[in-house]
Amino acid sequence: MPTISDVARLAGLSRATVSRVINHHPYVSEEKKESVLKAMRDLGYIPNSAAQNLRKQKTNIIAVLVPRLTNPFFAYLVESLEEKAAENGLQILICNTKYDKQRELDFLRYLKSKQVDGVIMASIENRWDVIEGITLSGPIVLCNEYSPEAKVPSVRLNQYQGGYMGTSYLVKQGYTKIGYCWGGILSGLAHDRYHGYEKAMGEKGLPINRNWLFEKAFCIEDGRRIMNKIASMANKPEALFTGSDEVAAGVIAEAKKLGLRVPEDIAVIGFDDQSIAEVIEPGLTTIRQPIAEIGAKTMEVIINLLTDEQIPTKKIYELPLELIVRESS
Amino acid sequence: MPTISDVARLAGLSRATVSRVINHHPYVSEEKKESVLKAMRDLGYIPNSAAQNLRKQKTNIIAVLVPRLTNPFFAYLVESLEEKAAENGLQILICNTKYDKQRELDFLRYLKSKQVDGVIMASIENRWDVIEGITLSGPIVLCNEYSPEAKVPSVRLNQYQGGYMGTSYLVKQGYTKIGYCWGGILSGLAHDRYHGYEKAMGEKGLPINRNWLFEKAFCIEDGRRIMNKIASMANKPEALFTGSDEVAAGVIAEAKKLGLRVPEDIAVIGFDDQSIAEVIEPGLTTIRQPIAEIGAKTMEVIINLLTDEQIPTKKIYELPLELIVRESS
DNA sequence: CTGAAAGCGCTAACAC
DNA sequence: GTGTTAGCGCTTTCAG
Repeated sequence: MPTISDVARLAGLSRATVSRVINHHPYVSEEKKESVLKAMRDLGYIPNSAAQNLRKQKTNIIAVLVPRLTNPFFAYLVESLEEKAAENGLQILICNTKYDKQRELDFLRYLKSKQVDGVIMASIENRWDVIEGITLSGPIVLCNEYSPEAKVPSVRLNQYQGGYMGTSYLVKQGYTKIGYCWGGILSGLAHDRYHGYEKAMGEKGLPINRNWLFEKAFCIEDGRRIMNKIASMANKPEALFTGSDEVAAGVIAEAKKLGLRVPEDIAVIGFDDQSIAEVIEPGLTTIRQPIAEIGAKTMEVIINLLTDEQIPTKKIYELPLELIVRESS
Repeated sequence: MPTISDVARLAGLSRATVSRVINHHPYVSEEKKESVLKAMRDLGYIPNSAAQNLRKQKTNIIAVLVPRLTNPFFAYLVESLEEKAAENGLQILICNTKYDKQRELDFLRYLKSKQVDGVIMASIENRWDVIEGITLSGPIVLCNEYSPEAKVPSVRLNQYQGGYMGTSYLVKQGYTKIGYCWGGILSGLAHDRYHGYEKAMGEKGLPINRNWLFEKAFCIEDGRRIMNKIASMANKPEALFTGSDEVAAGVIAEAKKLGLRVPEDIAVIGFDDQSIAEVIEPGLTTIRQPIAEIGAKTMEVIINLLTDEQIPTKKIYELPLELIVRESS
């Protein structure tokens, strides 16, 4: 593996000049530039990035923390972040936290060990006070996440609006007995969304039945479980705000298995507008999240932080959600 | 940000000793080890990984090339690779090629620039001769991919068996007019699978109708397109080997929209056994790929290559597929 | 415009 | 057991 010295020797120039060519510096004569380029080509030289990183004290890599890559929402988010990053000469390092506090902390250490220049947290498991110290090592931006105490920028969706919009729609369709599913994590997101649900219910004087609040609702299997629970109830909800297309899909699949009709026996509304939503029968009414937009905005924010080297402050960028009406409610 | 020298100074010892503690070397007295550990804690010291990488000439990072992260197959594959990697103190760097030759080449350069120690290719876009030269910079292992000329290990599924098994099942169910969908890439995978289909058809003397061979079948939308094409044919296939659960889901969704019954009017068999397969109505008969197993095996192979520093040679590890029968055929 | 030289932070011989 | 020293490969002053 050739080094910069090999190139310099072959080109009959100093390492400094070669370095200038590599880094597209001005003030290198066209002629010498050519001979450096030729030497590089002849040797098949590629700069050693560890050496560059060490010297420049930066890596041009941004860590992206996600809870699960197999969740399509995050897969699409990552793709959009990656695209924006590439446009700006940055690379992303995907970190799958698996909803694990310790793993999250381990990944955040990448910032301290200078393995990455910044971190985008699309998932937040630890309390902010334990994360806070790491802020000193580089910019952190929250993406689609929320922590009331966090002192960093956060790009997010208006979950309150989402909860409100979805629930209002169910109310408008004439449903009054409306259940609600959520993940059961301490995230601020879930909170906001729930408040939206509460607001929409309260506005019409509809009661919230504690038995119709289902937690730990993440995946298809959870949806099935919830549907079975509902089927066994004497007093059943007529409609369900599931908070996730996958949960909704599970509810619908299980309802059909039980011989129930959707939306006649149980109306369902999802969240995300994943591809599953339009394939399932009946089509899933859901709330679309503008994934590409949130990714682009997040990357823009962190890049500004990186280039201006300003200290990140709390600042919230909020994007709107959109209701997609299909047949499930 | 404190450096190893700061730690050494605070502990009243040399940098070498601190380094020994960091790297868990033997021959450090318990007492000094303690004081180093204390100094590290007090300073909040974390070793700079660029410096470590440069010095050790390795990064403990493996690049994983996938064509699309939003394809659940690859999302799950990545998770299983990551898990195995973590168990062995390695990290993975996910590289989303988007089926793009140039991007693939760019990522392969990470090996030459020493940004990664090895590469797992779960996607291969370029011809082998253009990739070959990179082999010299570190181990490359193919995962679920295939290139006849490749001179490196490859862990894959028996696609021939998959094509054969799926088609035979359709034949056994009494279908004789069986169509076939594929992605249309030059990959050896697709070839093998097609040969399995051919074999199963040929065995029973069933003809292959060229009009029933559909290419560019990747996603739900493609499935819808194909179903519409079929609907417009005078001589229609009765069953379809789709090569992908997503394509199958699109076919089924569109068939229902057209008022057709599955499997009575058109039987469908998928590939992957993704979660969509059990949620869709009717349940999708499909071929399960042992994703966790293929990931684990691949990681094992590359780790061996990394530790033994042997020159990688062509060697094929083949894992079996499994037929999952549901209602769509 | 170009080169000499210092040093980023760390590890590994080698001495003691 | 521990310290001294010489780089890993690169960029960036500073001179000229």
